[in-house]
Amino acid sequence: MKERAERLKVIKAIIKENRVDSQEKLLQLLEDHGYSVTQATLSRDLKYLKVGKLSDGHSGYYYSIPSEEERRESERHYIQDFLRGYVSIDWNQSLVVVRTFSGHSDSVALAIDNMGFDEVIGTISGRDNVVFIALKKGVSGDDFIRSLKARVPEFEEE
Amino acid sequence: MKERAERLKVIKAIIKENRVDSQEKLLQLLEDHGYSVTQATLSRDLKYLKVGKLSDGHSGYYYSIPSEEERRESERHYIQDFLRGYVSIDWNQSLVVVRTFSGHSDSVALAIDNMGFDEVIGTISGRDNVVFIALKKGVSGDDFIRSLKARVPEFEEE
DNA sequence: TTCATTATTGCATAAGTAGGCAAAAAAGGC
DNA sequence: GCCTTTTTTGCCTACTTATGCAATAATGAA
Repeated sequence: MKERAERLKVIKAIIKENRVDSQEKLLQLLEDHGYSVTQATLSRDLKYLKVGKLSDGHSGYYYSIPSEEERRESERHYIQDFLRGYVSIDWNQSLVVVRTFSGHSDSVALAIDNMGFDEVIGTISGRDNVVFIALKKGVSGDDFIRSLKARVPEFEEE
Repeated sequence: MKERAERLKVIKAIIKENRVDSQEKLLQLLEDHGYSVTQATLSRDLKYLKVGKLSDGHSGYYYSIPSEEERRESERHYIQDFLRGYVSIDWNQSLVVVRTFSGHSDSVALAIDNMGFDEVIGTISGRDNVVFIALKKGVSGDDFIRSLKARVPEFEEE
């Protein structure tokens, strides 16, 4: 079914051209274009499209499609923070330990947080240039490393 | 009480430095900084700060302070759309009528919508290069024009 | 100071959004 | 085609955010 792909395009267009400030309103506009779905589906569509909700500067918010650059930007930013501080990495079944250059543990931990890995429960940065990354139950260190590599192409263990 | 002003600064800082993805979480971080308020207050603070909620590109959203430029940007954009199409303006007690250059009525109406004037209930763009702007009860055409001038410095009647 | 006006906040609740789960639809494999 | 696997969706509900209203605090005028 290519319905979804089509709908996503239409949603993009609608959001660019109209001031849409709720999924309810989007729902209506979509109806006008011949698409009939529920709010739950829209919620998923918007997430998929990475649509944000921004202030119009005057007591209101509206949905907004992020530009390609914006997306790369924020991702690159985190990746740089990570790479800038990274020294080595090791892990066991439930925990990943990253060693960093002196003074970089906070920024590395923050970068990991910001990258929003599904596999991660939380991070803490120690006093001694070490970051602990706690993994979600059922996720192994290997899983995380794999995911990290996917997101940070220039990353090499050790 | 300057508590609010202070708090707003702290909120800005927190949002810049942490991945905050809910007001609940912000509430906690604020407590750590010694501020104790309710979620309702945060909702208002965020609106006041024009904080947006953006996709991190990976199944998540986080709050984000808009840069000065971003705010100007979007505002300038609307203003340009308006000025580009604007020819003349007239009004009575409850309605403002804008004449536009040929083919610009849609974009002018949209610009007015996007600028989110509190005074406006709604707009419609006619076939013949005219935009009607319906005003909220209790708001006069004069009020609106005043507000418009405040927002669009280069705007001159007629 | 005292009173009136405006700004802030909490409370309660409405409005809006997201996610689990199961069903239905689509896509592949043979 | 037929069966298995993966996607997509709706329904229902939980979670998150916004707002009307009334109370309280701050500000300012006289």
